[in-house]
Amino acid sequence: MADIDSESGRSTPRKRADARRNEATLLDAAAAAFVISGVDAPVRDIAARAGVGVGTIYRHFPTRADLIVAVYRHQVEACAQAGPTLLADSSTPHAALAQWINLFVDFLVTKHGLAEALQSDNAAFETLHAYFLDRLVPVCAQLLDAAAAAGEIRTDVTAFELLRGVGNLCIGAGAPRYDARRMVELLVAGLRHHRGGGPR
Amino acid sequence: MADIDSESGRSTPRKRADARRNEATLLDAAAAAFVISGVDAPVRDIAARAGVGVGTIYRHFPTRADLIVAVYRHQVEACAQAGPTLLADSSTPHAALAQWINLFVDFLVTKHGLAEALQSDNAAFETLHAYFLDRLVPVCAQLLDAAAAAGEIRTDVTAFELLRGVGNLCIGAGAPRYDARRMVELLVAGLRHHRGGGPR
DNA sequence: TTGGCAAACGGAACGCTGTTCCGTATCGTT
DNA sequence: AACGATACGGAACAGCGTTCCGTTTGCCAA
Repeated sequence: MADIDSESGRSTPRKRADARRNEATLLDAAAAAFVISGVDAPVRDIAARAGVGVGTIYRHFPTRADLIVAVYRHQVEACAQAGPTLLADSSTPHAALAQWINLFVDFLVTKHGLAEALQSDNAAFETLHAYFLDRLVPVCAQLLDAAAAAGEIRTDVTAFELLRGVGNLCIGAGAPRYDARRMVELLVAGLRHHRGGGPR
Repeated sequence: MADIDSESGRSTPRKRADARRNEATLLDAAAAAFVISGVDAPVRDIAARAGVGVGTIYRHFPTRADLIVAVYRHQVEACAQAGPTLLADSSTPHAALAQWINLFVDFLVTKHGLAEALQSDNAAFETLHAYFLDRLVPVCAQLLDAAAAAGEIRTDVTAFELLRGVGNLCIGAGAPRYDARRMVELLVAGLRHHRGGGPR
């Protein structure tokens, strides 16, 4: 068996044991707090839940975005990796795109406040923005290009724009009479070419 | 010449002169502050701009929603009243719907932070929610029904849902690479029946 | 014109946020 | 065991919305 240490790179000289323990505890506490109060859960709540001081949070996660990214990184990775798989397994690129967007929507609507945070222009969420975009835009672009190459959709919509639109539609999901999934379905439908076009 | 007093109803015994003056001043100040800082402009900023104390704001507008509604009431009314007009003047109900939604979008994207506030689940915005819904949902429903009766669109989308979706898409309008109008156009396009259905 | 009272005002004060900072405690090594 | 570096805790600060009450101001009646 190789090194126990998960940080096998040599650049960082390995953190103290209590630091690593606290980081893990904080991730759990934050995940729990996010479920209850959304991703805007007060810093003090998270700290109390983890049994640490607020300073410890800021030491490990300088901005709220860092904490959010750390909590959801695994799920975002899974979503990103599902893209190529879907493209290979689906009957048409457009079907793959629709399925992949469904995955993304399922992820978003179950994270209270995340969609809101994603569109926030608050500087504290810049990292969050960047991470989601870096990770998901290329995947979406690949699906979009494939569908465009197959002539299934219009070509004047960018992956960035589509993801942002989908993210926006997920804001407030869970409200009584609003079904974010249905609206996203409409948006994706609008992406298709209209057979026969509009009024002549 | 009739009564100078704009409040000709007898139910309210007519406010003091300074109170009416301050209310008008506050509306101007709030409108100006909203342009600069969005509808979340700090209460103290608005108060300072109007040259009054913060207490005066809360006396006239108990919640932020009351202030926002007061500032934008005229424009919302205009939008609501444009609905029937468009329906009468347009070639098809769907065209009228599209034009009306464009009006709504134009209004939203020029009010920094308003779309965000509209979807906020914060209790302070309940009145805002209620006002927009009361005023615009019936108008949208009329256009939607007309388009549905003409067989132009699918019938499983409610006016409430559509307005909410459009409002959501307007969040973050003004961001560099995101065109809210285009996304709304996509959504409205998705509303139409697909000629010929899916891939053969 | 003036007296008085209800209406309205101003801003200090409170509570809740995020964020910073430094004295103290702990870990790992020598 | 001792020491230095690392990490911790939480008090303290700043910015926000909101409340509250002593003071001022407008209005009307005498």
